[in-house]
Order: sequence, then C-alpha cells, then structure tokens
Amino acid sequence: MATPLPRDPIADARLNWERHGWSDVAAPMAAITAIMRTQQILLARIEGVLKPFGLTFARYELLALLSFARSGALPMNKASALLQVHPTSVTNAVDRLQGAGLVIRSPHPTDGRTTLIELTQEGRTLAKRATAALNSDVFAQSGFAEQDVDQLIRILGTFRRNAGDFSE
Amino acid sequence: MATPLPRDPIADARLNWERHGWSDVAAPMAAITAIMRTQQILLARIEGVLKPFGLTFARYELLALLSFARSGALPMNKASALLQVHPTSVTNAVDRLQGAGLVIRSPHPTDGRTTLIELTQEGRTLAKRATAALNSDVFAQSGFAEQDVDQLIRILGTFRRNAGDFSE
DNA sequence: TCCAAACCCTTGGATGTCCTAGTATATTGC
DNA sequence: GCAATATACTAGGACATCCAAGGGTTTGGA
Repeated sequence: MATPLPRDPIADARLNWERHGWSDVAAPMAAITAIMRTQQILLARIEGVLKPFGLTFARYELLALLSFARSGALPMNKASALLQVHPTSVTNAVDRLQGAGLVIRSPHPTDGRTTLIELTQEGRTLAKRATAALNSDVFAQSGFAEQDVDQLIRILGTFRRNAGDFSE
Repeated sequence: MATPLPRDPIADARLNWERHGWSDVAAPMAAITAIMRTQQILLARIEGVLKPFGLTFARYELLALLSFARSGALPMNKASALLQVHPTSVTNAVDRLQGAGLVIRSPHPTDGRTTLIELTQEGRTLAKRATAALNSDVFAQSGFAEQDVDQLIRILGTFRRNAGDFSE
C-alpha cells in the first residue's frame, strides 16, 4: 500500500466489466467501488488524527453530536438515529466513552426505558480539541477541489434522500 | 433508520460547523461525512445481495479478482495490493473461502515465501452468479444519475491518485 | 560464502458494525 | 384495568479491519 500501483485498479475492474459484456453497469460499478475505497482512505486519515486523543471516529462522532446538543445530553435512541448506526453500536461507543470519563449515562426523567448520554466537562473539552485537529488536518486538506466538494454534497445528498435517510 | 429523518443530519452538521466559526471547512466536512454515510448504505445493499450466496463483500471482491486473473490464481500479497486491504484481511478472507471450498491455497513454484490463491470450479461458478446478482440488483439501480456517475468517477479518481493509490 | 535485511504469511488482540434474542418499561386497545 | 403490542437498551455472536509480533524464505552486500 506504501507504493502506488502502476495502474488504477478500479479503472481496470471497469475494463474487465466491459470485456465481459457488462458495459451497461460498468460505470456505476466503478463509481461505487471508488466510493468504498475513498471512504477507506478518509477513515484512515481521520483515525490517524484522532488516535492521539484516544478517540476513534465512532466515538468522536458521538462526542461531537453531544457537544452540539443544546443540553449536552441526548437519549441513546436519538443518537442512534442521528448517527444512523445500529443501537448496539451506540451502546458500544458509550461504554468506552464512559470508561474514559468523557460521558455519563443518566436515567431519562420521565421515560424509564430511555437512557440519556451526557457529556462530562472533560468530554466537552476533548471534543473541542479533537474537532480543531480534524478541521485543520483533514477537512482543510481534503484533497477535493472546491467545486468538486459542492458536486459531492449535491450528488450524495440526492442519493441519501432517495435511500430514505431523510425526507426534507 | 426505518423512518426517514425529518431533516438531513449532515446538512445540520454543516450548519453547526458554520455557527461555530468553522465555515471554511464546513463544506469539505459535509462532503466527507456524506461519503462515509453513502459507503455505509451501499455496503448494506451489496451485503444484502451477497448473503444468499454465503458471501460477504470482502470475500466477493477476492473471488471476483481471481476470476479476472488469466490463470485464475494470484499470490496473496498481490491480492492484498490490488484490493488495497491489509494482508491479514486477505488471510482472513482466504481462510473462509477455502473453508467453503471456493478457493485453494497452493505453494508458489519458485518463491517459498509466497502462497498462491486459486479458484476452484465451484468458486468460479459462484463468482459468476454473484456478479450477475450485483449487476442487476445493485449496479443497475445505483440511484445515481448517469452524469453523476461520471462526476463521481472523475472526482474520486483524482482523489485516489493524490492519495497515492496509483501513479498512472 | 554467509549473515543481516527485506519480504511473505499467519496468529493474536483491539475495535467497530450488524443481527438476534432477552429484559424492562410504555402505550394502546378492548 | 389489563393484556397485547411497541419501544429502549444490552448481551452474545459473527465478520471485517488494522496493528504488532513471530517464524520461514530470499536477497544482497561484506
């Protein structure tokens, strides 16, 4: 992985698709494969930046979400919905964040089924610092041209809406 | 996740970024987050299609790669490089594919360090069937407009080249 | 020639994701 | 009011990914 390949493996896959008579779906196949690979690259960068803070991307996302909540607290099911991950993934993340003293679980005042996740002061501070690091080391150097960023937001926004992520 | 959210959570995150004075990186943040979420949606679709074949995406990718190799066999390190995943991930995938009788390990004829992965007849057949299913159920209904597919291929291709995936 | 460095693969451990199932609490409908 | 249904969270298991470390094989320079 250290050394670049001589040829683009996804472009090669597309050629293979075309050679096998699947030309009609070769382009979407290439686009989807490229999304998978790009996600992998971005995730690695993000995790690299977060590692010194003792955070993973999953835990960071939860911290960031809480830091934007007016009260600094959210029900777990709400977090699961907003982060669009499985409830058990939230349970897992909260377990670890709580172990690190960054959040605490507290009972919901009126609904006995619900558990609230609340930022500790330490968690709030760490979220701020981690966000600053991501902003400067990842987002400010995304490697996408400005126009392309807009294109991505538009294209993927439409896709996500069609996939049922949101109705708006 | 079953019910669409009333608002786009990524657009909301972008607003939060702007409100906190990080307007300069709000757009790339949104684009990157959208890529992460889109990958998640696509992966779920793909795995759903592959499940009846007893395959995961990781295993399918390896099978497909082998099916396009002229000899039907590849060294493990070559597969690792082309799929751009860690060597241990290939070991893991090969273990399971071999257990299912879809590939076999064989020693490299001249290099004692290297192990070749080879498709069995059964593996070749399954790869064909799985590809046909992905073509019709995922790639042919990607949900991306044709123009957008081209945009994605272009934008992400540039990104991957800059990230060091290939030199071409 | 021969040993150190480089390379290849595997094992073991840490994380994250999802699914299924189980327990507890709310809500709904009769 | 109470049973049936729905909702919320957690426990356990299957997979995948990466990293670190270890053992075997090659290669290359002294």
